Amino acid sequence: MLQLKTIRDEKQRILSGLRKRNWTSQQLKVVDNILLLDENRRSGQKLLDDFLAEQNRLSKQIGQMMAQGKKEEAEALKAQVSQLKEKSKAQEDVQRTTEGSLETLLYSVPNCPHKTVPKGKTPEENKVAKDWTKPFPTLPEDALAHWDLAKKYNLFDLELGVKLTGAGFPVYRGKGARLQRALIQFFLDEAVKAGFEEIAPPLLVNEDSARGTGQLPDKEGQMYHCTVDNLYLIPTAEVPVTNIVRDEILAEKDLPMKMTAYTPCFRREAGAWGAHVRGLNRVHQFDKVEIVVIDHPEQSYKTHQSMVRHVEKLMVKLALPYRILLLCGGDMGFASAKTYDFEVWSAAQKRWLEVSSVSNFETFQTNRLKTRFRDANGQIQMAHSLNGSAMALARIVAALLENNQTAEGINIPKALWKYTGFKTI
RNA sequence: GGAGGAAUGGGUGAGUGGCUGAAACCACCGGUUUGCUAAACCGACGUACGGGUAACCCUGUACCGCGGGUUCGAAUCCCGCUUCCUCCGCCA
Repeated sequence: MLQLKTIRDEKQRILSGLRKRNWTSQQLKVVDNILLLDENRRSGQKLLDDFLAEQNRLSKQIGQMMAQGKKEEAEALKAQVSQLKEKSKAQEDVQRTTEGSLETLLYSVPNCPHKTVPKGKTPEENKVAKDWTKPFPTLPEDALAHWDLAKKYNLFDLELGVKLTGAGFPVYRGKGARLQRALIQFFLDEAVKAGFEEIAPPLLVNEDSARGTGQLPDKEGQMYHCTVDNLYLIPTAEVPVTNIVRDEILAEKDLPMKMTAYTPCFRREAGAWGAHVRGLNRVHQFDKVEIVVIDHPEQSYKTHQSMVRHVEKLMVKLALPYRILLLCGGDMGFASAKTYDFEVWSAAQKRWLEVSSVSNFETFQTNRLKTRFRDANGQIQMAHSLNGSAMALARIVAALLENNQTAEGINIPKALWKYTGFKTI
């Protein structure tokens, strides 16, 4: 959620940012509506506060009169207060309505893209920030896609997952299961080495947390919901980890707060099925190591770059062909101000697979979360939040298997040997 | 799951209807003193949304787990919920 104050003070910047997201002039009117409602809210607040102030004043007087035994005068005042009370109750309702509509409108506005975000409407217009210049791995004629490799080497079983749960819940077996565990361990170790605190969060969150990071109310259908207890299965570790700082005022010296967490992620992906979703490309449950940073506004873009470099290092260590995209305004997530996507070349499928997304949300999340910090002058400011996958397992596994297949078996990248305990599959 | 108790500011904890946004102590911050540290003393010390102003500052309102209610007036009384603690039961 954008800060009201930002919309008030920097209307033009917000408008041009929204245009970058291809908002029509019709859509842009919402900004003026917000400002108008804000005016109403403020004047209504004043009105209400004045009523209440008068009530408080009179009530105190009544107390004094009672103490002095002036009972009749007190009774007269009581009647006056009762009248005021009706007025303030009515005004309270008006105010509640205004604030409600204002909030609804605010929720509907996406984050304002950073000035370095390119214009564009479709994924084709994303800017390649770093391309893969070396040749792609050349595979044998009879190269298999990862779902066929999985069968050949007994690495994971999707049909078995259907029996146990349903489509999109793979059962990893043998070396496939071990490879999963190795990757998790590897990613976590790398993150900890890079200074991230390891967090093992709950996998179910309450409504407040889901609201805090914006899964609610917008993406309700994306999450698995345990209605009996009103808890949600996390779609990403971002949700519990970022909510650690919900309603907190941090000290400036606590920033940056760098956290990492491995969790399974659960996504209903309702309606997202179609082509390109075979094998591990899209599943309901997958493993991911996430990195989250809460940072000083002046530092967050530097941090953003360093997170990108961190993910890049993982790619290099895993010897995977990758490219980095700077997403254009039209392809960026709702909450993000700037996003880099990492894609890995899947040699057998001959296509790029998205494996990581590193975003700076600026104050969009923290505004809703109420995550602030006290700066050097003792002023309270909104902190910035950032996160990225480092990384999402299922698709990395797909690429690893496909790219490293040989007639003799599948080669495991050297960086993983100490975790897998084997060098080939 | 059953029975009882509790929830107050960063922490401990007082407060059972008006003078309480909230004592006291601790922590934190600023200052005095000091060779340095420590101690002692003095002072400041919540958040949000408004108004006077653009800022310092002044001021209004709301907030004592959450939501309702009683009352002219609620941290204080009543109802519901949540969480925590103790005991019992169950259990990885």
